[in-house]
Amino acid sequence: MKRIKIKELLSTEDFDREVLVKGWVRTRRGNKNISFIALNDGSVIHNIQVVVDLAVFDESILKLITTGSCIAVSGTLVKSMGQGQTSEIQAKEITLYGTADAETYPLQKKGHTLEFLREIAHLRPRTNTFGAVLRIRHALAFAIHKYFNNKGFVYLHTPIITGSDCEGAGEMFRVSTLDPVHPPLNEDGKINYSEDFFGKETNLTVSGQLEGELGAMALSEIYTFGPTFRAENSNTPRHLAEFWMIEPEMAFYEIIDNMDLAEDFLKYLVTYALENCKEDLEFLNNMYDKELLKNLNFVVSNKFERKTYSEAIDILEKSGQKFEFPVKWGADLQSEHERYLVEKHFKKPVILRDYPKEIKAFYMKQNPDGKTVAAMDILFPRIGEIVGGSQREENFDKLKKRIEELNLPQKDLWWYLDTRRFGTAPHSGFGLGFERLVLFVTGMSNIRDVIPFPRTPKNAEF
RNA sequence: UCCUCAUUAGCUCAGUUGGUUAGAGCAUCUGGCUGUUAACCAGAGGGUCCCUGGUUCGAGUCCAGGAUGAGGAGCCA
Repeated sequence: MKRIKIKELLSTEDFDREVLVKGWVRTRRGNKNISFIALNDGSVIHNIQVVVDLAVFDESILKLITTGSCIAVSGTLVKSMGQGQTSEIQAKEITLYGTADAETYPLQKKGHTLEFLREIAHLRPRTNTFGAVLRIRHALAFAIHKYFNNKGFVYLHTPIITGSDCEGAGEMFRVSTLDPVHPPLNEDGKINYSEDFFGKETNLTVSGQLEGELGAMALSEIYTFGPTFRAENSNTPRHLAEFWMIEPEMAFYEIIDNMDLAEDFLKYLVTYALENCKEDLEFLNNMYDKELLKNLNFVVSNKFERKTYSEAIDILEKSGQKFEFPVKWGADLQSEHERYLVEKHFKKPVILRDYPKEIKAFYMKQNPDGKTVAAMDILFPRIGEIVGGSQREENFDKLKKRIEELNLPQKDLWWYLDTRRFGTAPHSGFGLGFERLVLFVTGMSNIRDVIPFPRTPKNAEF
């Protein structure tokens, strides 16, 4: 007999037939005549109830069917005789694949704190919460590919090991095969990277954008979706040392096209989750954030507010709010400023653009005013900055001048500058932090709970 | 990295002004119960009070240092 997933069994009314299910036991209860097993196989948040008649089964095997054990059950799918579920399986045969010692198995029937579950990240996918989060995470990843594929974007695999340290997005993790105790040294006592594996200093990528631009200047529209690494000592519920990022890059898109795409993209993804992860979202709504579904529906049905950085500064200055950090044109917006704009003033997602060039990256398109660049950030309630992007500077001379002003290592960027030298074009792109999206959609409050195995400072377990 | 808070049974927590043998709920184990719904009822076992040092007749409790975790800030996605 072929195994049927619990998701399929729970959605059928084709009763009184023989079925085979396999999964992990959530709880078992009953008396000496009858026993009820709640079985889950991860295909859906709900369990199927297996009914065991103790006149047919030996008590010794039943004793081994404890919370966490893995079994296969064949029996008859019937309309449930009890309240609380519509169908159940009358067991005829049970195979015990793996026991789980009740004394030492860490997961109980009762609720655990998220902090405790982080310590047992190898087992937490077996909980309702992480089952729901991981299914939603999968659905969003799938929807990202679907969205871009529908629009004719090409999925470009940018390198994970990078030789340029000018991506400008924070501290990097070094990649090296040199002897860490006695590395080869130059005459000046510094490490001689010419003897390293790649013959130069290399790191894990902090962004695929620069390579993404190379793809866009040939394929028109590309996107990347891969792991990203930041060696920042960030200890917050919104930061990971290893996270996944989506970076579309589009030739012939100007800043407003870029904003339109990002807004449409985010709404598509949230809509996809609402339509395809209904039961998981309902569970999270009930258990963690009673406003979750309301907030998700609000985001997809309202236009994002669009303002320039200067207008935002004006609003903040006139707000009469007391801020810990002063509001000043030219300074980057602080968390408290962003939160005020999104949560108090506009009460909806906000797209800000045209930031002072001093606080943004070298590659952003310089505006005619000489003071700002065509950058855009999307700010979400609770999450803060979920998207950061810009139109790129396509003018060779302006870009070169900016690189010189900022003292960036021009010789490492020769290939990047070549795109402006040969057949340059206006183009734009943005980056979306995948875990921040999952955080928003699931209503979870710590980013370590929306990735299976989080990497944070001092933690690379599992 | 900075600020704040926390760390007591497998889990979640209580523990009075420093005072005898450190408690509860759940989990586990044993027994009971004719269809249960985080089943229920009864009983039992279970402790390096995070670590190191100090103050004191006496420290889970006070002090110092450290570790780990959480929240806020910075950095950023």
